[in-house]
Amino acid sequence: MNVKTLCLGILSFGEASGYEIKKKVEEGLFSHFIDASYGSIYPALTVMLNEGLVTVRAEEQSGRPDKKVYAITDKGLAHLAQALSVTPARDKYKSEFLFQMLLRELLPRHHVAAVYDLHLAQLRAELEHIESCRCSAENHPGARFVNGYGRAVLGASVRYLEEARDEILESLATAAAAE
Amino acid sequence: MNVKTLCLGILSFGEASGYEIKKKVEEGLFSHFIDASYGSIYPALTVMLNEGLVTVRAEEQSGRPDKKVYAITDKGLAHLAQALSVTPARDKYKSEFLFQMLLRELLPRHHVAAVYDLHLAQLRAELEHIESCRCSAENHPGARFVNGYGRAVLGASVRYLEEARDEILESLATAAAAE
DNA sequence: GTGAACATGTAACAAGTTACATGATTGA
DNA sequence: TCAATCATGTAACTTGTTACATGTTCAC
Repeated sequence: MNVKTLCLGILSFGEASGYEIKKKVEEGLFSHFIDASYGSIYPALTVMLNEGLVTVRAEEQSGRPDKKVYAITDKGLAHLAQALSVTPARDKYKSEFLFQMLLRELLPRHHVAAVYDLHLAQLRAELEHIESCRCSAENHPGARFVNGYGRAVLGASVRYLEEARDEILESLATAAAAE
Repeated sequence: MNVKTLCLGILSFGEASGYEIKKKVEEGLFSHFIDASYGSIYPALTVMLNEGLVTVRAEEQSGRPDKKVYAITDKGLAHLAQALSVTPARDKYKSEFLFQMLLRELLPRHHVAAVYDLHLAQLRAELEHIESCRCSAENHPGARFVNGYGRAVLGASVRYLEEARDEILESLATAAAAE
C-alpha cells in the first residue's frame, strides 16, 4: 500500500490539508499502524489532484500560506476501493528494542535498564493515547474495531513488560553483584 | 538499525552462511520482529568482510557453489556492541489489514470475510511457530524474553480477532440482509 | 520430470525519509 | 526571546526489494 492510498483513506473521512493528514496519521486514531512523512504526502496530493482523485480548495489565512484543503472525488473513492480490494500485504513489525533485548548480554547494564523503561513508558503513552481516542471511534465500526485491536495488542505488550521487568532487573543486579 | 548490524547480531550466536542468516531471519526465533532479503544480506557480508568485522571459510560442496560460512570477529563484536548502544528507534508497525478493516464499509463483504479469516489464520500460524521455538529459547535469557514478548502480543491479536469475528460477520450478514 | 530447497550474487528500481527552504504567529 | 505550531513544498539521499542469472540435488 502506498502513500496515495493512505491519503485517500484519510480523506474518505472528510476533507483535510496535507498538514492535517500528517497530524491524523501521527496523532489520530490510526497512529499505531500507519506512518507517512510530509515529503511523501505533499507530492502524493499533487499527483492525485492531476489525476482527478481529489479536489482542492484554497483557504486564505492571514500571514500563513494558503491552506490547501483537499477533498476526495467519486473517482478517488472508486480508486481507493479498488486499491483496497487486494489481499493485504502481511503486517510488518520491526523492533530495534527487541533486537537489543535479544542481545542484551552484549550491552552495559545501565543501558538495558534505561532502554527498557523508556520503551515501557512509550508503550504506556501510546496505549493511553488510543484509549483516549476510544470515544471518538465508538460510532464508526471500522474505527472501533481498529481501536480495540490497538488496545488489545498494546495492552498485552505493556503487561508483558511489567511482568518481565523484575526478571530483567534481577539478572542485571545479579550480574552487577558478581562483578 | 541496518542489515549489517542485523547480520552481526545473528552471527553473534554462531557462524552461518548468507543463506542461513536469511533462514534464521524468516523462520527463526526472531522472525516476528526482523526482516531482510538476500539482496541486502549478501552485499552486507561482503562489505563487513572487507572491514574485518567477519571472516569467511569456504565449505566445499559437491555440485553446489561453495558455502561461504561467516564468523564474527572481535572487531565485529565490538562494532555490534557499539551499534546497539544507542536509544533504539521506535517500533514500527504497519498493517494493511487494519487499514482495510478501518475502511471496510467501502469493500465487498466477501472480501472482508476472506481477508479477516486469512489474517487470523496467518497470526495463528505465526503464534504456533514461535510457540514451537519456545524450548530452544529457554536457556538463552534474551531469546526467552523476546519469545515471551512475541507470544504475548500474537496471543492478544489472535484472541481479539476471535472475539471480534462474530461482530464483523454479523454486521456483514445484516448489511447483506438489508440489500 | 518437476518443483522445492540449497547456494551466491548483481543491478535496476521503488519508495519513502531527511534535510533544506521560507516565514508568520503564539505562548512561555 | 525562544521554541513550538501552523503550513507547503522540493531535491538529494538512503535503504532495501524485486527480478534476474546460474546450477545442483533430492523427494515425490
